Amino acid sequence: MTDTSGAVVEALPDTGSKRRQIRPKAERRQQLIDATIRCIAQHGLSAVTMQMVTREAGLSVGIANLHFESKDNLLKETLRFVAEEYHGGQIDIMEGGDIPDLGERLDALLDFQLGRGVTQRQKMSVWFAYYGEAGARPVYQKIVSTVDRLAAQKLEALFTDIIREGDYSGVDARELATGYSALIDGLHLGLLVTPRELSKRRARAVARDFLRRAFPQHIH
Amino acid sequence: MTDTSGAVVEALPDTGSKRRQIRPKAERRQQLIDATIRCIAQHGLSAVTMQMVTREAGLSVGIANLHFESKDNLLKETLRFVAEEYHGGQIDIMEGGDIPDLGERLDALLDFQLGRGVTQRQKMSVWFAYYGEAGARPVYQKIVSTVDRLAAQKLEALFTDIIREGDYSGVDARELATGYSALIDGLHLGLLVTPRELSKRRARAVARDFLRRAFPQHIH
DNA sequence: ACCCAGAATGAATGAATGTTCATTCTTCGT
DNA sequence: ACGAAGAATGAACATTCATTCATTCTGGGT
Repeated sequence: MTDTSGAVVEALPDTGSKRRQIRPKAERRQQLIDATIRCIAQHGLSAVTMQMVTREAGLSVGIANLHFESKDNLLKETLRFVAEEYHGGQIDIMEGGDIPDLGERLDALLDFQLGRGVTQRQKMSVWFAYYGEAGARPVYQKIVSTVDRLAAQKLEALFTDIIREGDYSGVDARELATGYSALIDGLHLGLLVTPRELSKRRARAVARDFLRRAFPQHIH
Repeated sequence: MTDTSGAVVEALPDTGSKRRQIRPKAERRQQLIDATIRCIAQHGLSAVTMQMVTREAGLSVGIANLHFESKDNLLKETLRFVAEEYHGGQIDIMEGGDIPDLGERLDALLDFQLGRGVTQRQKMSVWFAYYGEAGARPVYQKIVSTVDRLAAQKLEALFTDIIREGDYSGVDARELATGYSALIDGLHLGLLVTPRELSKRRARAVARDFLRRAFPQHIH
């Protein structure tokens, strides 16, 4: 970090630091995955090239094949990272020992799903870029399915608890969980494709409305 | 159609008819668009090539640039076709002078959105393939936004009528319409990416549940 | 029966991309 | 201070793809 090479005047801390640096494998992998995410968001999955990614990461082209075997693999690992980050975050909240009140836990979940971190255009773009290819690529389906199934189970469990606590009748936790997940996905899509028609604020209001109609005592 | 050239024994009606045929421009365009849809569904948008599309259409490579100027344009026109087909079908139903009962009209809409025609994997794949690129390609955003906005208005109008007829209180038509659209989009996504977890039957049940909770008198 | 406008073809072209690997450079243990 | 292990580089290569266009072919009009 302390670049005291003092040979040339280096005003820019990030760009053009020509000095070759050796870093551990894990760090380089993450660096490349992050660059891939930015590239997909900016140029679209089908336009991403290895040269583009490595340049974005400030590295040479050869390094991608050193740490990942191929472009295919880099893309696969990037999807895995995004999927685990998103679903992992959800699961942490839903298991949430740190938020005992169930209504508050629902709120926290909604905040996470439609809050700043997730609805950044970058992440959404990546998410749907892969969805778009999932129909033709079983590998992508598998990666998403795996993490998705676990999150769905946790959500169903949370809803079951809420239904029991609120003594709601005529409500099926599983069906409601499926609906809520689909709603959130659809809102993400709307935020990505038609941001003019759907603001983040309105998306949150819509999702909150769905929950309020199902669990009126828990969402005020 | 009546191929009485009788030179060779032509058992196959579709494949390998080597005889060059001249057809009007509009017909060739549609033929190419249909082939493009099949290719995107089977191989994914990023893997589609001109050779692939023209071979699927049973035509030569040069013809794509004769009727469309470029690959970009072919893809753009394909999206326009799919978007107009989907949203046009919806709008026809929602305007629906042929179905006077509002509850039945809702049912018809749901049938169309999650019925056989739309949820064919082919169409869904194409749909989301473009959504995936929309973040990076304003042209796609524009095409989808245009038809989407009109459909959203019609849906809001339908909901407004239903709210008035059923005298439902505390329900905002616009918010509900946004939610319903997002829910349908999300269910399509689920059907495409995790067909194992979400059957078509269950998707319909979930959507119907959403409507029933909002308009109990209209959906039984 | 003949002709020609223009529809259709597909080999050729040039640009772009993924992958390789011989070489250079950094770091760390001794 | 030194040397070796291996991280990093980027020019070179083979492949693939979109696009072009000279040529061939078709069908309707005369």
